[in-house]
Amino acid sequence: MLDKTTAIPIYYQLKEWLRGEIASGVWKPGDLIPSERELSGKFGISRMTVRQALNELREDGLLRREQGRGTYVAEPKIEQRLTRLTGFTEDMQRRALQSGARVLRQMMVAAPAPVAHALRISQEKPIVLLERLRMAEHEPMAIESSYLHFTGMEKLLEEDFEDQSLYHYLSEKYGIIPTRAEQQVEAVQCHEGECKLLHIETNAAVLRNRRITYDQKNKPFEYTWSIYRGDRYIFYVELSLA
Amino acid sequence: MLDKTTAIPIYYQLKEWLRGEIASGVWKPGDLIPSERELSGKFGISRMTVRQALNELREDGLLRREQGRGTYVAEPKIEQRLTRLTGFTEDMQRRALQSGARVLRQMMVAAPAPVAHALRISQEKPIVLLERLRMAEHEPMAIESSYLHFTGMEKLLEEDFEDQSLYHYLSEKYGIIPTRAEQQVEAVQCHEGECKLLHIETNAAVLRNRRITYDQKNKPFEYTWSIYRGDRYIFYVELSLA
DNA sequence: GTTTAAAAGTGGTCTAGACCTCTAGCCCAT
DNA sequence: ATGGGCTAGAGGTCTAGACCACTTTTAAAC
Repeated sequence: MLDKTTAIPIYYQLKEWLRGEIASGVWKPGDLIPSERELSGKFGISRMTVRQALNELREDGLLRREQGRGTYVAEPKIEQRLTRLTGFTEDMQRRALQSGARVLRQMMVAAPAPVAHALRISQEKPIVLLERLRMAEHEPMAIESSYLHFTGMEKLLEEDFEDQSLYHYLSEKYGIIPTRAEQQVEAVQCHEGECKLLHIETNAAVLRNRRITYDQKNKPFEYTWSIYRGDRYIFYVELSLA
Repeated sequence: MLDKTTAIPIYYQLKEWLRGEIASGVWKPGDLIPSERELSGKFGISRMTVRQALNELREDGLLRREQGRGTYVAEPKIEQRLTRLTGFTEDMQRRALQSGARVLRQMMVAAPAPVAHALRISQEKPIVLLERLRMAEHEPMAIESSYLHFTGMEKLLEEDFEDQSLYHYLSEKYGIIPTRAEQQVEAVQCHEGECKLLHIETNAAVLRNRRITYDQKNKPFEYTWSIYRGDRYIFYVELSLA
């Protein structure tokens, strides 16, 4: 089940295997899973390696560990009702605004370190960069820089993304369904070049986002930086007691 | 500096020592701290033990690690997780920071129109306004203006909210459990008065939030405006396919 | 049977190595 | 000057042990 010859770390392979066992219902919430020493023996790997996998899954909220007792599958967080994952196009549709785009860059580039790390690929590996100026009602709204990595990504270079939703295209042509994303949002002053593109004053306040998007198999395929005009865009989020 | 005879784990002692060095300014944000092997030698402990301390501090947001380069003190940006409904106090505790508040206003006011609408009460009706300057490690972080409406709200005026969590108080004394919230986030330039209070430059970028909070019966009881320093805060949110 | 003590099993901490990838600086050949 | 390769040093992964704190089970003593 684990492949020691690949470049994928063993602890990561074990994490994915454990995730699968939980997701497929082999182990249900509250169940006791095999002990560190059992897993260590079963897969022929060191206990410390098993611990790294188990501890990271605990951080992710999938496991609960108790000294002397064992490791249990955690109760699922009642954290549903999360904010909906949408791309720019769908986001604008929900706001009843006409969306569009001007492609600024569409090329292969070497993956910058943080991107490579997030997408779990080796650094400097060539990936697709799609940079677009996003428009709402023909007025610039945001700058989106998406780094994409998946098999067949080269074909993205030949496609026209001025009028096309990236997420829609990915699900149609590649079966890649944006399923989950982790996003950071901060307020910064925009730089000169960005301001010009967005038609706002230099140093105006903008929302800067960083998003890592995962497909239906929980594989990260997109890393996106985006800059939204502070005077035109409000980010909406719904919170609930976990 | 580390005591191997006590029951306190070595990695934990090292964490506390590193926290101290950062807090006292020996190492400043962006500084390179000693390598794992240096720390391992300096304290006469194993490298794996050092790694446990460093990795946990990275999780806490105090360090940033780069393969091949080294370990750096992270920029003092506090990541506020919008994945669960939490208040300022709880967020600070997660990062082991001392939180506090200075009450700016604590009075009855006529409900402004948007507030009255959101809380589903008639306009101009008197409600409680609690305005606080929120502090982390004695440094101003945010301005929070909460409009509160529920039966018995008048007693809030007699309470001391300099050291007390509002959400905690509401659930303890009134059985009002913040269960759900709708929040809007935008980037704006701060106004003069706000900048002074927050100790930042005029027109600096800040995160402005509007939050409507509902209790366990889905009754809106709080409408909050808040301004978070853009240089010290970043919001984290998880998105998922409905 | 009940109580108590030992044993077995769990996760938590720790060691002293090993090899890997990646970065940066240095030096040499072009 | 510029590019390329080497190398030292950084963090990342992994091993095969060890002992500890704690819980559960078992077995012995009453």
